[in-house]
Amino acid sequence: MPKPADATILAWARLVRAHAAAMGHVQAALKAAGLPPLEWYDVLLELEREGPLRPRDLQARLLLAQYNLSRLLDRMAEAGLVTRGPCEEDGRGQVVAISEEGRALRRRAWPVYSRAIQDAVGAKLSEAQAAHLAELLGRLTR
Amino acid sequence: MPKPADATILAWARLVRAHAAAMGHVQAALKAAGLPPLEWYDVLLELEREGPLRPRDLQARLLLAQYNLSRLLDRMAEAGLVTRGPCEEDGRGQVVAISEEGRALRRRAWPVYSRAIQDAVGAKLSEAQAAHLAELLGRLTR
DNA sequence: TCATTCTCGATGCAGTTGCATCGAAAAGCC
DNA sequence: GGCTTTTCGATGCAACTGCATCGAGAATGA
Repeated sequence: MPKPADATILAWARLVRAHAAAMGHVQAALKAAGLPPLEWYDVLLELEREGPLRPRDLQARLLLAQYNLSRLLDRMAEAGLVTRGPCEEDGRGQVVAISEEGRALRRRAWPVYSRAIQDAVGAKLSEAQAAHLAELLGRLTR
Repeated sequence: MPKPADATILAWARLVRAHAAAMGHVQAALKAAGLPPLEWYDVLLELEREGPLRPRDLQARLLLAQYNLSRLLDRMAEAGLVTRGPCEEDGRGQVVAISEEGRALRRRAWPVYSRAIQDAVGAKLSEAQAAHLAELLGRLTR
């Protein structure tokens, strides 16, 4: 069935638009607070939750391109937010861990970030609507 | 109310993820067909629907940054897809119009694009769900 | 074991984006 | 009218991304 229904096309268009609007708001809020971009936060959160990880695992979890992540980790390591160590069971690989500064930055960023999410999403929907939206969006990655 | 509800945060996270997945699929499909990226299509469609427009109107409609659009139009003009003309009622401005090649490219791109939308969105949802999703997403930009 | 193939992460290079700012024209104000 | 402020679109420069490819190590398989 190659022809998408009108509702499908509308959903796509609004997905793009809603994402652009919400993401723009969030990134602007982070920048206004002197914080690094969202992907830095994502990396820090993932490392904090899951413990030290190898780049390829981060890559898979965060849907980042390999070369992109490689250089992102360069910048974050240079900023002292993560550390790279050798990988025991694979000589090619490495293990990336969050540093204490990394944890501190993530904690500092969360109020700004959560506030922006509230403005961009929470304020526009009832809680039930948000839950329903999450449910429908979840189907798109399954 | 600065604290977002859990449902809000989940909706945000899934919005980001669903967008990344769907957009990735669509852009990959366009590239695989030798077509230019999605924003080119958006510009062409907007110009086809609305007729010649000034850059700042395109900017507002497509949520593009000003400098970004300026250079995008450079590339598209160089590729012969749009033409820039002087603006009658504003000496600073210009009027951008789609060319015949531009129309042809848009027509050629649509089957690939719509197919990708169907794969990324339509195939994952019933029509009613798609309509509901569109409705909820629409609230985020209002 | 040794050769082939595959995976991991880095990197040179070209293209794109973001930021700040510019020049020109318009709009607002006295 | 003259002056200031605002808007429009372009652009220099630095940062980032995408692509192709590389080197090193691991896995496969005879």
